[in-house]
Amino acid sequence: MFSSIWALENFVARLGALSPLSPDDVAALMRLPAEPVRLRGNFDIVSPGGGFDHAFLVVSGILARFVQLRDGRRQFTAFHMPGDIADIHRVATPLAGSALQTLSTATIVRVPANGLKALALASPALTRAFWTYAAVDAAVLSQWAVNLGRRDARSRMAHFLCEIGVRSEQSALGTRNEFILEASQSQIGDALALTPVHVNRTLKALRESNLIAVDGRIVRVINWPSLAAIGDFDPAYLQLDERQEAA
Amino acid sequence: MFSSIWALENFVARLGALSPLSPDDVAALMRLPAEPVRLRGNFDIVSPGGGFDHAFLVVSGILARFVQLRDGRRQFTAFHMPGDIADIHRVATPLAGSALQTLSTATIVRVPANGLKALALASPALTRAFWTYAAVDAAVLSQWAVNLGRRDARSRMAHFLCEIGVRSEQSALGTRNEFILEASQSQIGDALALTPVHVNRTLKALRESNLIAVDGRIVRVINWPSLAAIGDFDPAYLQLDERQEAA
DNA sequence: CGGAGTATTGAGGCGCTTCAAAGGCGGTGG
DNA sequence: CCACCGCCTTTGAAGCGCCTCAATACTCCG
Repeated sequence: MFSSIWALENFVARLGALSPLSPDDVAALMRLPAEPVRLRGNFDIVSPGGGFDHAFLVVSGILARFVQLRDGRRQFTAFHMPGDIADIHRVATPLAGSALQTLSTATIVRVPANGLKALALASPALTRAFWTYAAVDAAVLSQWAVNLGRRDARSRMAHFLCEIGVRSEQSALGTRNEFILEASQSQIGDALALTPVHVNRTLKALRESNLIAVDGRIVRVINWPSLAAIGDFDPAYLQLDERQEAA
Repeated sequence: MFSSIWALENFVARLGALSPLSPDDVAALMRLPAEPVRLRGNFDIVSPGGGFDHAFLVVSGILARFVQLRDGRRQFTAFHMPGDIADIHRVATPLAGSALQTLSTATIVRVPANGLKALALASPALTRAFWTYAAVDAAVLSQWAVNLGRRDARSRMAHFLCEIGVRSEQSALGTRNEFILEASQSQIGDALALTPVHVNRTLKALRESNLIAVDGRIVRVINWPSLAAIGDFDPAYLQLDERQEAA
């Protein structure tokens, strides 16, 4: 786990689950460059406003997509976890991507947008798969917006933890009941639009309600049904493979 | 204006500005069905959770994409204005669209997803244009999330009004300094995650600061630079045609 | 052992919500 | 034609959730 080959295989598997791929498509994807790069935490891979003609395969750690306000505060708009490709939109529109930073130390593979575009042009099935992948990304973003707009801190945190849990499970990084969240409370605050102080209090409340247990970066969900109910969490938007959902 | 032909031409023009189209592509798009349907306000075109194999071209009025919570509250995640196509994601993933409602009375054209998909498969340029269109939609959603998460009511409202103004101008529905916003204060609240009461107070404050004037559904921006500054508004994310931006 | 980032906890303040009520406006039917 | 009804807008008052400011402790790492 956490090799660039694993990450690529994981990505391809998820792509295939979203939209059928031929063996040729899979083979073409596996020929993508796979030179891993290690980055320190809180590193801006793509600065706000900076164009960049690469997409990024996450091998380990978490990449956060963000928008920065003039006063320097950041709002994270997505978390990209191992096995995800960040900013696949750039295949269609190289200039208009979001800014991107690491949370903790991370390993990534830089994939030239041209390479992906060439693949997409060569295979309609791949085009469709990329597009669907981007559509799921947009669906996650919708939920993120709902979370920010309509839920209080407790519910917002619960929904967030449920999402990370299910996505970790989806990529075989853990289970929804026990997973690693490589983010500081301050970074969680940038995702949920809460101050670090209130993130701390909210987590404490969830712990004291016996819903979760936190041990360093390991999150254990003690009562999944309750947590999901509090977060009003319905995993449908993640477009899980039915086989996974049955389990 | 406000004929289905106008709406389709407007959509095609914007698509072409995002990504070059051949005359054949344009001709193919213009052959799409254009049977307009009139709908009353607050009508759910696509219910939450409901699949639907159509996209919707807006001819008049506004369509709001939304997510509904269990308790019935809604969060709007996008406004689709005349000349927009709502839910173009369905071309790639028919099952996973968002719910969609009208704000006030609206006229739309239902476009079968299959028809769009057939066009996309026949022309790589169109595929790319659709995808780019969807990417802009996602960029708008990012800003929406930032708005909900990081700005107070005054700033949030200012950003919202700036976005609607620029998009109205983009589709020749008005100018950024004077445009029609076909939404009640309650609906604006569902977009900004504010109560109707606070929407009212916030608008009042903007009026009393001599930033805007409201006359029925007509919004006049008296001091655009100040409003944009308060809303921290930078139109770059809307991917305007450079010619428009120069003006 | 020192230092920086992170976690934790307390106290006070503000922005938005909730609850409540009245007035305006357009549409419909007697 | 106008009276009525529903929806929207507007305003007031009180409460609460989250922020801000502040201080202390913890942990990792050089």
